Amino acid sequence: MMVESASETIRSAPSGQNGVGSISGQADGGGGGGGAGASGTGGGGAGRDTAAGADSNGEMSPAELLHFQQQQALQVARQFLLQQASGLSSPGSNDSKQSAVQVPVSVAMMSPQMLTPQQMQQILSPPQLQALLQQQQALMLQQLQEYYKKQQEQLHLQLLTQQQAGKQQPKEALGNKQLAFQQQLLQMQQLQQQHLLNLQRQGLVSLQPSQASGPLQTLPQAAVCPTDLPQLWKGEGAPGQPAEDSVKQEGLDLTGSATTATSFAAPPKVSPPLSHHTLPNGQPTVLTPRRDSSSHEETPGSHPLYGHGECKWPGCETLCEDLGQFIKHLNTEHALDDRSTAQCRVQMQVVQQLEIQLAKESERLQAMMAHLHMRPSEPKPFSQPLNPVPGSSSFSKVTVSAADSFPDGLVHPPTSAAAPVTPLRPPGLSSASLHSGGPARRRSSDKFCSPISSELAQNHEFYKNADVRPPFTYASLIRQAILETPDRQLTLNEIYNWFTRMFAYFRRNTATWKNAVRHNLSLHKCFVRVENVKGAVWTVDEREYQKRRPPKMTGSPTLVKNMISGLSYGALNASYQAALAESSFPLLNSPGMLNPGSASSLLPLSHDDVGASVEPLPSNGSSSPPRLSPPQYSHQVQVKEEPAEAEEDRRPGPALGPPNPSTAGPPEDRDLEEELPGEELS
DNA sequence: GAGCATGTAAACAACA
DNA sequence: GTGTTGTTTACATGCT
Repeated sequence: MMVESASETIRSAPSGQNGVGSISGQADGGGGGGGAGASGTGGGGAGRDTAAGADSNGEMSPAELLHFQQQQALQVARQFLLQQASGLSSPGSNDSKQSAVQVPVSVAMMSPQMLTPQQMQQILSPPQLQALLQQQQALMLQQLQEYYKKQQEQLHLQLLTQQQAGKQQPKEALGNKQLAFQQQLLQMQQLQQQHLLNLQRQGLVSLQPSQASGPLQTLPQAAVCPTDLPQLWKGEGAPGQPAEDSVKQEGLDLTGSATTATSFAAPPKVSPPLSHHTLPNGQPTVLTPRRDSSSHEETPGSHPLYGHGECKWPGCETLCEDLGQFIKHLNTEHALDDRSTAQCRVQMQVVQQLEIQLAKESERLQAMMAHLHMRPSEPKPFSQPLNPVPGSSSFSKVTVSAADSFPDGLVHPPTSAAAPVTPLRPPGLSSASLHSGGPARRRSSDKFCSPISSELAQNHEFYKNADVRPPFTYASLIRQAILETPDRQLTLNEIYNWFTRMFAYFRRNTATWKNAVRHNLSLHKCFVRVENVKGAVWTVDEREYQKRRPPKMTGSPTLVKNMISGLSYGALNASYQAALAESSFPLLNSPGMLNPGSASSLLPLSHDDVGASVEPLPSNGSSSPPRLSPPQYSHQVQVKEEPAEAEEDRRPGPALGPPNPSTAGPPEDRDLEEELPGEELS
């Protein structure tokens, strides 16, 4: 009795609080990505605006402005040509060259939803991260394609307007300009081809043969050899001449090809695209690409450079009431001249930078995936098929039921073929946790609404094979081990086995962690030792366990806020919702969950999500939280305790107090009462 | 900086 | 005597 009371005194001391927000303490690395992206956004935007929008500041005289623009155009063109000469044929070489220009789109792609990578890692499961990355890739691809289309259309439009205006201009100058445009078209096509090929190589784009060949090969490279271009353009002033036809056809084919496979590529010569451009100012109905495969918002009455009542020409933003006015504006303000040429080149650079950025990011993604899939300590952890541990019936049940219980449609861990998608890095797994060496003081699971069961279900393969310390506390792990069993009780040795079975990390350093397990079992009041006929078994007193948890998600309010706000971001919406639904939605949805303290007292049946997260209960379904309520646990403890009570006399020990469900446990009631006032959402 | 939770290590006792 | 189990203490670390 002396021992028991002393133990109780010691135990009751730390039961009040629990540090929350271990999630916030994670990590390192990757944090700079967002910052870099943010700064890049400004830089990219500023750069482009400087070049394209110099005419709008009004501080320069027209002559100066023109000179400035010409200089810029020359500079850009020079740089561009250098890039083309040295980089187009070797995508990899581009990567290291031009990273100064940051592209807003790419930045926006790479730094979505205002969440830090750490938070994303904590919130999203590896498959979700994978899906997110793929979504970002897809978004980047889409943006790039739209950029391509835009540029093609702009150039196309310039060509047309130039054709109209060119009659009044000297043929020589006109030829030069058109040559420049033609070169741009060529370069753009090359860029697009290269880009698509890169994507195709990376498996991000699965081009159908027709798609791949349609848009990309419509323009034979030999036919537009730069040396031929002057000649091709020589007959510019005389419409209908063969040279012009050829140029137009090629050029427009190029445009069409760059737009989509379904636009101009199909009838390049049978119905010359120029026939669509008979209108003096490039009627948009004609110019508007007929996209059926693109998500572009254009309608037959719209113009790619016209949207929301304003001109979308880079740096222009002139308000135009309607399309006709815009067309006038386009023909007057953005006719083929040096300025427009320079702007086009700048835009070309933007596109190229996007392409480079995409290539770099894709390469980075590949490297990340390769790295995370081939852990040094576990060369082939995920290549092996799912191999349920023999004899671990409870484990299997967990896996299956958990997987079945995912209603979110997320990419879930791959218990089968999707090995590459397998855990990149388990959520909540801090970098410290990844370093198997050294103490990792922060474990997140039991603090962050304890999605331990779902997390384990999703990543059990990862933990089982990778020598990575699980980001859970010993207490939560022990509890999980116990709750996974049908009768919710385990001997110490069985707990050991569960640890070693579930986590490769615990297959070594046995003395350390086993000592820790024993220490935790003894230390925490929530673990109840019950004498059984077979010996001593350990059970979980859920109420005590819940009392260890914070009364609300105050531990990381910012995280909660971020999670909630993150839901507004489209791509992540499903992931976050799923994550919330999987882990903490009960806490967010139920007022009682927001106050587990009161919930534990007033509504013990719906205590929290932890019980609900323990899917593998055979007697219950999958989604009725009350079924796993603490009283049931207590009841089971009681059942097991009945033989133990007969043996209590024989084995005195600390097992007497806590698990006394028949009387609801005086110390528990005392604790509950103590928690009642204090945890009212203070 | 205090208090707390957690992890680690160790000592000790009881028991098989 | 040895190993296992269980308890307790001490200390370090990280977080609130």
